[in-house]
Amino acid sequence: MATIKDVAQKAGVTVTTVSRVLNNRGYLSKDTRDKVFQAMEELNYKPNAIARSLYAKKSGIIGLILPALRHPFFAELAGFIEQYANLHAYKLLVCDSNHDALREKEFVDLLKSNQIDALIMASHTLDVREFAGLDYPIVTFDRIIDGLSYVCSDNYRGGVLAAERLIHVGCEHVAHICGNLQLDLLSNDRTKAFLDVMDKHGINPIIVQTQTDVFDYKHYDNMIYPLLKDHPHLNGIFATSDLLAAHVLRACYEMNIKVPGDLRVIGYDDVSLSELLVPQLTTIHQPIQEMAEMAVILATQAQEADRFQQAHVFPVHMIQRYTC
Amino acid sequence: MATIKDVAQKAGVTVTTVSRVLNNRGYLSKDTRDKVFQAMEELNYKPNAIARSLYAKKSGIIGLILPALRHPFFAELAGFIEQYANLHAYKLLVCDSNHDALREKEFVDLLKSNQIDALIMASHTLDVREFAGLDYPIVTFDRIIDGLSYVCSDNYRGGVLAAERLIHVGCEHVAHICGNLQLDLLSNDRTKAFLDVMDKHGINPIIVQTQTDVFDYKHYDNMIYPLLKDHPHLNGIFATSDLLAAHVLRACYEMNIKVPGDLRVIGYDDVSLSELLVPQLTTIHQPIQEMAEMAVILATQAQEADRFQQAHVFPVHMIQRYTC
DNA sequence: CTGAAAGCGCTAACAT
DNA sequence: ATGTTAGCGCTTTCAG
Repeated sequence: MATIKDVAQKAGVTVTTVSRVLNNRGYLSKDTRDKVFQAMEELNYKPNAIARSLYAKKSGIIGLILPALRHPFFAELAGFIEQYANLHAYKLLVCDSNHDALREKEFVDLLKSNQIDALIMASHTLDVREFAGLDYPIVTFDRIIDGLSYVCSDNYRGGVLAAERLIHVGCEHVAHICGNLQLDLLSNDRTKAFLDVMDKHGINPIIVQTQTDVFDYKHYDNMIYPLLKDHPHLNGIFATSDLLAAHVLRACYEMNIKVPGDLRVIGYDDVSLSELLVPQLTTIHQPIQEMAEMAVILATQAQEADRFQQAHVFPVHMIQRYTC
Repeated sequence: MATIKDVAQKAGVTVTTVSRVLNNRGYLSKDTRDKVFQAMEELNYKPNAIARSLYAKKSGIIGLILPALRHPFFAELAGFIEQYANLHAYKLLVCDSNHDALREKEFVDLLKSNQIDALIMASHTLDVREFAGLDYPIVTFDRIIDGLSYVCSDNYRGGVLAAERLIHVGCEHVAHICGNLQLDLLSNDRTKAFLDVMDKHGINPIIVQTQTDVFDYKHYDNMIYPLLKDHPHLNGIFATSDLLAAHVLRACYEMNIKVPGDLRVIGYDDVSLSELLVPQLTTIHQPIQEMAEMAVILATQAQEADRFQQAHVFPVHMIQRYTC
């Protein structure tokens, strides 16, 4: 691997000069500049970003910790984050915690060790205290942590929209499927809102939560099939992710429950999967792309302390397709 | 950010000693060791991986370039690769080329600059020559490049299985939907095999290819709807990815074509999406997890040059669900 | 058992 | 317009 020294030697100058043409700083005669470029070319020289980082105390890397890359929401999110990170000349180090608090903690340490310039945190099994003493900007998805900016969709509004829609179309026997509510997540507001509205209408939904410690989507089925079986009169379901809703639709098909005829289903996220389902899923759209962009901007551009804005809440709206 | 110097100072020793306890090398008195640990604790010291990399000339980072994180196959692949990389104490730098040759090239340079220890290449719009002069191990997904190991599924066998199945169930009006065949990919063997078998049975499938320069999955629909509309007698389709097949199923539903009654559909990949579809997709299973593991092993463990093995082909089999 | 010093590849004062 | 030199944080000979 050619270093700056090799280039300098080959071009008959010192490393300073090479560094200068590399960074286009100071005065250079066209002649030396050309010589240096040619030497670089011949040696297929690429500056060592590690050495540069060491000096600059900036690695140009954003860390992203998420609970599961194979979850369509996080896959899309990661894709957009990568894209915007790149646009801002940052690289993305992706860590998949698999919902495991220990791995999450290890990743936080790992990323600190690796001198990342910012962390985007979308996995939240970890206790808040673990974030103390980290000296890079942290942006959080769907969770509030003191002193850190967060990005989320208007979860409460989303829950309201879903509830009102189900009520509007006359659902009375309603179930709600959500992630585990033990986790201190803003997405729990979807549930809260949903129950608030339902309560106002005298409806008391059945609530089913996923487990925190099961990493296999088969366990979705293990909760959904019994739910549908034990409650044949159910006529409305709000699931807090499109992936959950997809499992519901598939179960309905297999149990010969007609959607939306017998049962209305509403999801949340509006990932591209939702358009692929049969029937296409009615869902609450959250602007994943814009949220990803905001996360990168927050991570990337140091905010002046005096006008630090913690909350970055994005509007949601309902996408009415064919399941409700 | 505390450095090794700060720790040394606080513990009343030199940096050498701190380095020793850090790496657990040489003789240390229990006393100094304790003092050093305590100082580290108090300063919340984490060694600077950048500085270590600079010295060691190893970054501990594997680069992964893929065409689209939002494609379920690549999302799953990336998830598994991340997992195995982590198991081998490597970090993963993910680059999403979005099928763009220029970005791909930039990523190769970027990763070289960043001193990655190995590259896993799953995006292939790039010319082979661009890989010359890269001084880290490269392993390739689904493409053969001279001198580099590659990992793939037994694409030809997969195509045969799909064709035989369609023929077995009596399909005679057959279409084939695949990625763009201009790209020099091993997955083209799926097509080749499929056509070989069909030809043997005197069947001449309609072939539809995706475009290389369109990054939006809506364009899948733009090819699928016309196909189904213009060929109402079609009774069998082999799509070279589950995602493509999912689009077919959705289109069928909307055009009131019964699957598998009117039309049989077979996909390829066996991503978790395929189990979510309605009806659940019959598909060719490729062992994504094992392939990811192999890629990481190849990337990670330098092979002795004398018994370098280029091809790592994984067996496929058909998963018979409800679409064929 | 511990310290001094050199060096990994690069950048930036500070000369000249 | 170019060179000399110190230093980023860490590891490792080599001394003691």
